[in-house]
Amino acid sequence: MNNIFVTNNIDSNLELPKQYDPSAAQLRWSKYWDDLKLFYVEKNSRHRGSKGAFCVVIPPPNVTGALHMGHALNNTLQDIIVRMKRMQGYDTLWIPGVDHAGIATQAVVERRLFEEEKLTRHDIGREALVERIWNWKEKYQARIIEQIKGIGCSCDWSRTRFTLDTICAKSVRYFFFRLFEQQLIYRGKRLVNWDTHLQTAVSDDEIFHETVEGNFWYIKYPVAAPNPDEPEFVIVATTRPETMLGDTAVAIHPDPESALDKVINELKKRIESAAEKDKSELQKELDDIEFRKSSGLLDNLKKLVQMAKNGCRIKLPLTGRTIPLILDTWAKPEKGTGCVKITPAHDPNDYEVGKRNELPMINILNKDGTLNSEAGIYKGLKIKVAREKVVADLEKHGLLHSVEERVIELAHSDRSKTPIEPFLNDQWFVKMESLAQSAIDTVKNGEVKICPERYTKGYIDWLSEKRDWPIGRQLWWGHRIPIWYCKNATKSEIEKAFNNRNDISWTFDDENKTWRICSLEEDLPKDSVEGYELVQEEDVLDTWFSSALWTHSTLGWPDTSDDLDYYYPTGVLITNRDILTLWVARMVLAGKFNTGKKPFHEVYIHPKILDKYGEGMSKTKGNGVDPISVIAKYGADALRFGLAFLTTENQDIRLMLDFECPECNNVVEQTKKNRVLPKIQCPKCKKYFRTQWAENAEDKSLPEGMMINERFEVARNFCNKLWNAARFVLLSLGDRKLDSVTINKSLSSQLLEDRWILSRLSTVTRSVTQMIETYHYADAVRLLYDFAWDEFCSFYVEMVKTRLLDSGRRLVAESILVYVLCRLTALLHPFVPFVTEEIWQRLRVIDSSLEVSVSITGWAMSDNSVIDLGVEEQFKIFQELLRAIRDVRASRNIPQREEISFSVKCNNETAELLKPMEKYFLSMSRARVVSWGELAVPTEFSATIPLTGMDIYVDLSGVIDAAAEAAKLEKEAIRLEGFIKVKESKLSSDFIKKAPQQVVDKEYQSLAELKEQHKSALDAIQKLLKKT
RNA sequence: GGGCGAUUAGCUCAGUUGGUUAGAGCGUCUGGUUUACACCCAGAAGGUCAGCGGUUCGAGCCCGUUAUCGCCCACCA
Repeated sequence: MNNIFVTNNIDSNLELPKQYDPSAAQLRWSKYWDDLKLFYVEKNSRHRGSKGAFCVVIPPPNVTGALHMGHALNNTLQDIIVRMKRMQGYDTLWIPGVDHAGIATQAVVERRLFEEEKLTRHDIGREALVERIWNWKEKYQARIIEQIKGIGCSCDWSRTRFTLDTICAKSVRYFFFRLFEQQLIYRGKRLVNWDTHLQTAVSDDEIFHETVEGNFWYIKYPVAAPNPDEPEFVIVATTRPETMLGDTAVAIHPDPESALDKVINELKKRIESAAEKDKSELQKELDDIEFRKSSGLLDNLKKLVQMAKNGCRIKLPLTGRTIPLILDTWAKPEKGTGCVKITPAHDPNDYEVGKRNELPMINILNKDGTLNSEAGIYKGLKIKVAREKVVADLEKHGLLHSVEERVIELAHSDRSKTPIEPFLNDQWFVKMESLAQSAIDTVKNGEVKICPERYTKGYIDWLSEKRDWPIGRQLWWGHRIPIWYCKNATKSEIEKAFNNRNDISWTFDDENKTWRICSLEEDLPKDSVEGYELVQEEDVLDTWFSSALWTHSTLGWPDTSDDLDYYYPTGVLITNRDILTLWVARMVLAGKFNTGKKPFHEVYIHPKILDKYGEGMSKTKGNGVDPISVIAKYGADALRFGLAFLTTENQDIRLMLDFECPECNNVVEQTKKNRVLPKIQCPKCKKYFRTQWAENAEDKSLPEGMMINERFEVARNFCNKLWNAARFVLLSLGDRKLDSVTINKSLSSQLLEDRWILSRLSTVTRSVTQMIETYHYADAVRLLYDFAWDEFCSFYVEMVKTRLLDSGRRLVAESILVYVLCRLTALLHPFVPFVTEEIWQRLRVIDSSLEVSVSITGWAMSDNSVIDLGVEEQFKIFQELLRAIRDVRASRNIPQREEISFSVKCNNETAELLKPMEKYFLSMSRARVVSWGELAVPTEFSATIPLTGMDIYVDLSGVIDAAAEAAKLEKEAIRLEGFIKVKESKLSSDFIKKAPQQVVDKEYQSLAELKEQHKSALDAIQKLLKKT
């Protein structure tokens, strides 16, 4: 790249604006990077860097909609690592892409279809719906990529993948096939969470619970043939009375008395150890249960146990069916009536009971949420209607014992927001036993490291449950399950068709009397088995099934290639904590299973972006903020810098974003109400502005209200500061050029400020590198912020100003300025790529040996020989002194223009150190030194500042107010006395015996210094008082 | 019910293996157009580190406990 002549379009005569213009820089340098293909990695390139490979795969955003600030954070953090690694000399590849997000995307498109055309998916059919979703995907993929590019991410765009594209599809089929061959895939009847609105099963992870007002109905089930001394009814309680139509038993505990005793004992134990405030509640619970024991309830249950043993049957109301009374420990005598109705086809726990007791499973629901013929006269009714009717009918027959009002936690589908109905359905599963174990081991043995470490527990706990993975979805948008059914064929006929093929695998399904044929090919011809027709499975695969392969499918697995060899396993996966299990864990097990290798070395879990109310951002809440709107206001660099600034180890990021009225710049607070509106009226100027939700043409024509936030403002100001530091250097140099020889020679300058800034640069470089490598983003940013602003700008630049005016001395100063600015720019580049490139390109005009882009320049490695902690310490004293003098000037209202003079009483050693700094007091605070050292004395009218190891006397002839000075010192003396007291008592305690000698010595020294300062203050007061 | 995290200046947050007088930005106050920057410069004020108890010579940091908030998981006839 070095040898290619590249023009950066920087005209050296161009005027340098006082303010950095982010949008111009973003446009210019995005294009420049793209034109030079700086972030592209040639396919299967044989020319690899000496440092090796570093690859990152993007957590593919869902194509459901546009990205919000959470994605901005995620991508910023990845880009920081990626850019640093690239600069460090690794072959760095960042693979971008998007996820098809099966349920979510289909739901969005279906909803729109209905809203706009009043059509359902069944109206238009599978092919047409899928086509519409593809159109949606194209639109949002483009938008998402545009957003990621806008943030400045350095991805290899030529490798953009989509989880449903042909490359990923091939990986999916191979993964499925391998699992199938190893008999890790099975199909079974299974209770699923049925979304009656979307008519699909959703996983446990895709449901949420919401409290709703409900009822608790007590229903009387008549005993079929009661003996005279036996109860006539069994009473059961339920929140879903309509499910009684599918009941196949009533259960009671086989030994209710001991079960109650056990609960009582446990409760008693808990009361003993419980907190005071919880005790009364627990006691109430205990009383209630003990009452059950003493009341007739227990006796009744005991009778029922006996009846169950005698094979008693119960008449199911409204249907006339009889069902058994069974014994099962699932029934809890401490709860409800102690009897529980069993509906195996519609309740997870009842399902288990049903399996244990070999009960029939009666499904009463259709897929659309209406009742089926099993429900008898209730057939065709919606659940809600059926419930009302069942209750009314029970009441009519006198079988409704009582009704209680009650709030219940009802499961809802995350996607459709409608209630979930547990539903028995055919489903495909992956056996997790061995797969989960491999993923557990990979983390336990340290092969994959999760940072911060505390997330490891959640990962392992989740996998340890080893619950089989339901992988089928009753959807149209997704990878079609590569299974074909063939009924009635004989074994030999199947063998005849496929025996020679290793891309086909099959098993026989006894229950449905059909062959299941799994193929590696995308399509298996219908007539593959002579004389029979093959039918492909309708269902598609869970989205996570394809995203689990993301680290290797993006590199072309199962096809082998140099790229797969070289870039896999990837370096780090940077993601959100909510998908640590759903995605990360499955990537580990799939990676291991498919390639034998872990998918990545490290996982970094970053904080969550919250809004001002502490809530996570989501589309439904409408509190998601488009990063592009922040970029429009502050620039991409400010967005990135601001986000990185807030990325600390264990705190989520709260972003207080408000609107700014485009008409009058008034700040309009963002509230829960207005954040979802397409337009907002400014309360001050009464004019409307649009928000990101503007849809119709009228709203869209309004001016946009920008999102404003203090953190991004700080970040923008920093970028501007950096820009101006560069501007200063560039203006100082004018048309003059510097060559690398001159610059390198200057680095051995012995001037204190030069040694200091170079030493600090090295120290900072070392720390920043280490911080980024361990994902301590905020620490790195803060350090760079302070170094750039306080040390480079406020001190170094200010100090060299006088040298720059001296043509004899300016060359070294300029060289070091340019050098430090280059290195600083490089260090900041991963955080703020655009402004640093803007500066870099202008520096290239001065020093033509610089790389064509800062993004591929060498990472500034810390040179230990330059680090001089002695010099850094010396400089600290200088800074402390300068601050004290400036304080005197400010607090005594001495105008900046007026020169003051001062003396410093200190030991000769300190005086020697400070001597070379004399001129800087003059240039930086218009303060002239009269004398240094042990003999220094205050003038007749002096302010005295006692510091550690030195007293400063600032001559204030003419301005001094002796009484006021004395009062100031009095205050100081009291403050010092306080510290002295504390120290003295500390040094007369066990401290001196038990603390390490080093610490004790330090305390003694500190006490001595304080006493000296105190004495200085008292002396000065004496002198001042004489004058009044 | 189980787990994780938090509580530090008016606000938003840092605070390393326990060790001098707990830091920053914003806001507030004072003073400044000094040959990069008012998106700036110089300075100041402002804190019983949520409460209680413990360990220690010494606690913002370690342990226990209480309170409040957030997140995740599980369960509820």
